[in-house]
Formats: sequence, structure tokens, C-alpha cells
Amino acid sequence: MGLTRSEIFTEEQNKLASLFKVLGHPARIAILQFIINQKACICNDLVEELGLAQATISQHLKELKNSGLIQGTVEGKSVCYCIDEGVWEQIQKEFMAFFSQEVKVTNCCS
Amino acid sequence: MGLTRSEIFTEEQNKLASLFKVLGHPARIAILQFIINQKACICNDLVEELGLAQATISQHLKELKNSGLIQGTVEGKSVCYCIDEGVWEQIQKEFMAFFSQEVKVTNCCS
DNA sequence: TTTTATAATCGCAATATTACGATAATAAAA
DNA sequence: TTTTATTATCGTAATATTGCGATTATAAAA
Repeated sequence: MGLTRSEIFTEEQNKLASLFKVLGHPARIAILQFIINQKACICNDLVEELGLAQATISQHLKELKNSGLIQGTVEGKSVCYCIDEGVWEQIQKEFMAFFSQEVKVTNCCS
Repeated sequence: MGLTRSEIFTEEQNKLASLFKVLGHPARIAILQFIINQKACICNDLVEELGLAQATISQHLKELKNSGLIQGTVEGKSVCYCIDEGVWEQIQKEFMAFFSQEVKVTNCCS
């Protein structure tokens, strides 16, 4: 136990959940917002801005990168992280699809 | 350590992240979809459908309830869970707002 | 009242996540 | 080459999550 039983869910459910999961931490939300607003895309700036240790920021960036949401390119001594617009739009679509499912109204909980 | 440092983030970032977090598990996605499609809103039906133990389903339902996404009303021996449409639409709006932030294009990662 | 059906809660074990210091890796600058 | 700046990775401690059996609570049915 203590292990998510992914095998009993659909591929789609697992994928959607893991996307939501990546966004389920305030540091990663903050990082994304910071990058989106182009206040910076350099790891070190995020460290100064957020007030978490460099190792911690690096770990969160790795998770965001693994999800495909951001990509990083080496720029001299530092690494520039940016939103992957294609992936961003794709995810946007999937979330919209999830949320625009029509909720059937019943008298069940009225 | 091992504890999310919520105090260094904005209220908004924490709230958004915790909403995403609730949706970050395939069982909770499956439960929501099942309720949305009105295949059932009874805990026991979910147990049969999903193949997780009753205690586990009950725990997931509790988390969904705590987030406000669903509400439950007692119906005789069982409890009927339904989407809270108001909350659903509110969350939909917040997510849309997050995802419609315009990603500023730079030549940083091109 | 006793039984039955349903759901919530408790307690626990296994695993995952979060955070950080220390260290390694990499590349520019001196 | 040596130093400096930046980021990744390793190892570890603290905490959280997931899942389930056992038990409790609740209400309908017998």
C-alpha cells in the first residue's frame, strides 16, 4: 500500500491526474507565473525571488521539465527555462475538455 | 523539512495549488467523471466500479468534499454525492484565468 | 429488537514528496 | 590554469499520501 494503483485507471485518467499533480504545489505555480510574466527564466533568479534553497528550486524545475510544461536551454553559465507553448496549449485544451463536461443536474442532492 | 512552506507563497498561489492537488490523483478524477456522467453518485457504486476498497474510496470522497467540489446528502442507508455546480464553475473560472495568462514569447529558449 | 446495508473513521504499513546541505559538473572569466 | 558563478545531483530527515482491514456509526428492513 501507499502506492497509487495506476493500473486500474485509464491511460487518460492517469495522464490528466499527473498533469494536475505537477501543478499541485505552490512553488511550481509561482515558478510558472514568474516565467510566464518573464520576470525571469533563470534558476538563480527564482531562488532569490522565491526564498527556497537552490536545490529545492532545481528539483521543482526538474518536475516541470519532466511534465513537458517548460524546457531549458543552456546559456553560458546559467540555464534559461521557458514555457513550452505547444505543450502549454495542449494542456490548456485537455483541462478545458475536462471542465466543460456538462454536469448533469439531478434532484439527487437538491 | 518535508513540509510545504506555504507561508512564503501568496494566498492565491496556495489556493490554486491545493485545488490542482485534489485533482492530482486518478481515483479522484475517475470519481468526478463517474459522478458527472451520473452513472452513480453513491459511494458503494464507486467501490464496485473502481475496484478500490471502501475505506479508500471514502477517503477520496472526503478530500473531494473538503475541496468543495462535491457535496453529499444522506439518502436512507446511503449517501449521494454530487458536483457542487457553483464551486465547479468557480474553479473552472480560476483555472481558465491561470491558463489564459498570455505567455510572453522571448528569444530566450528558441 | 435484531439483522442487514452502507458509509465513516481508526490504525497501520508502504511509498512518495518536500526541503536542504553538501558536493559534483559545467562553462565563463581572470 | 585557477577562480568564480551557476545548476544538477546525492543523501538524508521530516512529513504527507495512499491503501486497506477492522471497527464504529447510522438507518432501513425483517
